[in-house]
Amino acid sequence: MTKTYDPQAVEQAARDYWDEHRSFEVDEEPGRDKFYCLTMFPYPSGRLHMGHVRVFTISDVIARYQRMQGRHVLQPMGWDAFGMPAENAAIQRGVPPAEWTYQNIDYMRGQMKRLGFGYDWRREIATCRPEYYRWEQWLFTKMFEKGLVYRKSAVVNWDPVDQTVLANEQVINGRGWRSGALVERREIPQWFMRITAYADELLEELDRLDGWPGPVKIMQRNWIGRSEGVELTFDVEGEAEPLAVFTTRPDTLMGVTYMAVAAEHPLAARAAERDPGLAAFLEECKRTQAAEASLETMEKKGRPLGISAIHPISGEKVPVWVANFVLMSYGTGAVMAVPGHDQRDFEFARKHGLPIRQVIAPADGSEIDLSQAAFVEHGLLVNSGRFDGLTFEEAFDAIARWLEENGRGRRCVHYRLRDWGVSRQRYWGTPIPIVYCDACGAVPVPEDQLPVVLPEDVKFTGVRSPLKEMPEFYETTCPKCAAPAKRETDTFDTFVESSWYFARYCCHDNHEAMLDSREAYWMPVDQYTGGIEHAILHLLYARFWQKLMRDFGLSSHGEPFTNLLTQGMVLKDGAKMSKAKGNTVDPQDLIERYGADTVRLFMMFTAPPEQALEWSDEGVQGAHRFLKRFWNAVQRFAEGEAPPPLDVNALDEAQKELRRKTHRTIAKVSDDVGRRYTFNTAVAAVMELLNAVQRFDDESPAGRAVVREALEAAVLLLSPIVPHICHELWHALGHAGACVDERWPAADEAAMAEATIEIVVQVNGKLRGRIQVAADADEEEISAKALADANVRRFVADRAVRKKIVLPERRLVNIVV
RNA sequence: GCCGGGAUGGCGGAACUGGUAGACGCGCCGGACUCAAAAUCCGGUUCUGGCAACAGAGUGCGAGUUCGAUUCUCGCUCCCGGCACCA
Repeated sequence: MTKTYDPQAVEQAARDYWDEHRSFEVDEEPGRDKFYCLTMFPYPSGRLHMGHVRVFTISDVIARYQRMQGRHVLQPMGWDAFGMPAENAAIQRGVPPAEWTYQNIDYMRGQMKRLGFGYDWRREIATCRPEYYRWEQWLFTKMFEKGLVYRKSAVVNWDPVDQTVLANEQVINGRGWRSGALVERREIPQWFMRITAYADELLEELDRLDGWPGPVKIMQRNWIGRSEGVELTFDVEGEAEPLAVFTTRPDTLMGVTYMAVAAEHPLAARAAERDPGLAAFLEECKRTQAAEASLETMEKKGRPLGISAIHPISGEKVPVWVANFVLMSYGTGAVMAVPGHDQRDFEFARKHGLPIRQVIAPADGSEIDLSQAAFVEHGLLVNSGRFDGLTFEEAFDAIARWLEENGRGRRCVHYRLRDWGVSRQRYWGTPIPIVYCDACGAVPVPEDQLPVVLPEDVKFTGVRSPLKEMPEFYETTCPKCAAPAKRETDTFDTFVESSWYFARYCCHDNHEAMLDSREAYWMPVDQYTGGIEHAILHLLYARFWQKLMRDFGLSSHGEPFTNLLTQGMVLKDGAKMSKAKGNTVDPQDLIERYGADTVRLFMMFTAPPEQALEWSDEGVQGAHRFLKRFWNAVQRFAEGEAPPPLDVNALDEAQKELRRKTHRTIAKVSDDVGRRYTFNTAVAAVMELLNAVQRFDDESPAGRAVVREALEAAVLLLSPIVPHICHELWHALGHAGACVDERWPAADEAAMAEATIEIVVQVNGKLRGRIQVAADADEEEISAKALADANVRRFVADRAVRKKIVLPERRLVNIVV
């Protein structure tokens, strides 16, 4: 009687073996080809969800495949442990954030172990531990000394009822999610990291990141948004300070018919002092969310300030307006408006009856109609006095030179990228290591007083951070003058922790330094896998911190991730599966019912990794059914007599055919797993091989030897995806060693060769017949045989053959009549 | 609004470099086994017509390039991700 497949027992045994043999614990072995395989670490939200299972499985498959290639593989795991959900749990249920987080970590770690991921658990990191975050506090103080961090005011969402700052996510239709109050934009002082100092390097190095997906690089490039232009000033009547603007289109300067400033611009504030209607408008502008998407999609509104600016070249007076779509945080907070050649300026001008002037004409001499839309392309200058007739480049140069010579402007480069605001007015995060002293100002906490430890035993009395009500935390003395002083009670953006954890895994137990020589061995990460939703922010901040660590002499690497795989979302009912949306499927039920291998196989088989995966409960059973068939096929074979060694020179046609299938499968799966990362087609190929084995009915010694080769290949090829069952089946096939320590099989070219090939014959591009020819047949022979096919003859009939396309390597003939 | 991605049978998907559309799996239909059911095994399954051979149509919509387009170009529609305080 064949042993039935019992996934719980099989998986327990495999796990016990790996634990006992410390199969995934690795130390540095200089000279060995290392492979650092990493997954974006999870937020400990409570339980694993399907998105986690998907990304961890993808990474584990790659790690196990690389191990079978003979590489020294490091795969660590940890916890992005700070964040808002822990505070929400504290507010709702009274459980302290630290306790909630540590409980979640314990539970999720157990789930991960149950799924059989090959992690070196000795290196586990939780970012909420002082021994982790002390080093980012330390680097922040070093950055302070170098002027790479600074404090300035910036806009936040303010809930006037709860008296607290809200995340964009917590603003629903312009109202606070708990209070329901209309949210206001408010400016508060915050700490910034000078990422713009690295803008050019972050941009240029994208070109050398060959292992990154093209779309991610394009998104980062657009996010950084380097643009060359001119910064120039317009004098303003009755104002001492001129109004500065930036433009990438100085060639359109003579077409300026008005100016627009942001609602927060000082010029607007001064004008509002004289104009109560305007003051009310500025108030109205404040009552919107700080998110850029909401600013960009809201109705474009504006009001005249009642003052004029003086055009620097023509001396003409142009009105100054305030407009809700001008961003104070981008550029100078003011723009020159050229409605003839900018679509947004055009629409604003039409709405408010402002003049539209053409100063650019198409280079091909065609007419344009400025009553319908702006003409935004480059062209030749018109109505621009001495600049008439110049091209874009000539005009850019001439006007920039005029402005520079007359002290009215200069050429410069602007970035869309803004410095990184890292202050959060929340409790559950890394304390920002700053002390405020009345005499000395903002003073960084000295190294010997680090870490600034976040108190973990706290009570939430409301939505505000408990730190703000804890004098025992914030009351301190100035590190410089010893006078009474106050600690910063804001914490870091949690993106700070995730910007360097990958380096810390290499040396997590070093309490004397942030990084050490082990970082040099393992970094950079060879394969980084994570959600596409991190394409910009996390991946850009991590690249920035790697460069910081390099410039502070902590690392010799400038880029953290050599190859990047961005896996698609796991969707349910068309929406991203997330705890926030409450549409998660708990993997735990499936693991308990079918085992980890079924869940892993299902995730890998259902969609290629980069595509979104729409969840469906169906199909899991299919994966389980396949594993049962796989198990039974190997067990039944193992019950029979052991075949003799394979003699490849003494096989009949059917045996050769199965061998051909075996080696073609090895070749395909090697390419799918090793190069293409299309695990779904790799699984399909092994399924085909097993279907061929089941159809193969040959109990002769040679037949059984060919079957053994096919089954051994199937076990090895599937072992990265379903490692537990393969661990057991490898033993069943008579091997004493463990499958995890085996090498990846090699395809035998000779076994793949075939004597005849099938060629499809088209007439006028439509398939009309199939012919069998010798593998080495020449074009003439193929062509003659194609024309001889009965159905092909029917379609060619008596019509003249105009062209014959014969492509033996593509196995195709096309006859054009 | 801006940036990036996607759309193929009843469903998930395959077709890698412009060359056989629908591999593999799910579901469904039929059969075997069974007193019966479940499980398992075998066969069929894009649509339309035809007993069949075969023919016609077909990859979100509309054009174009080509002997040949799911694949390339242009113009749309809808969906997904990101937009700097969700992680």
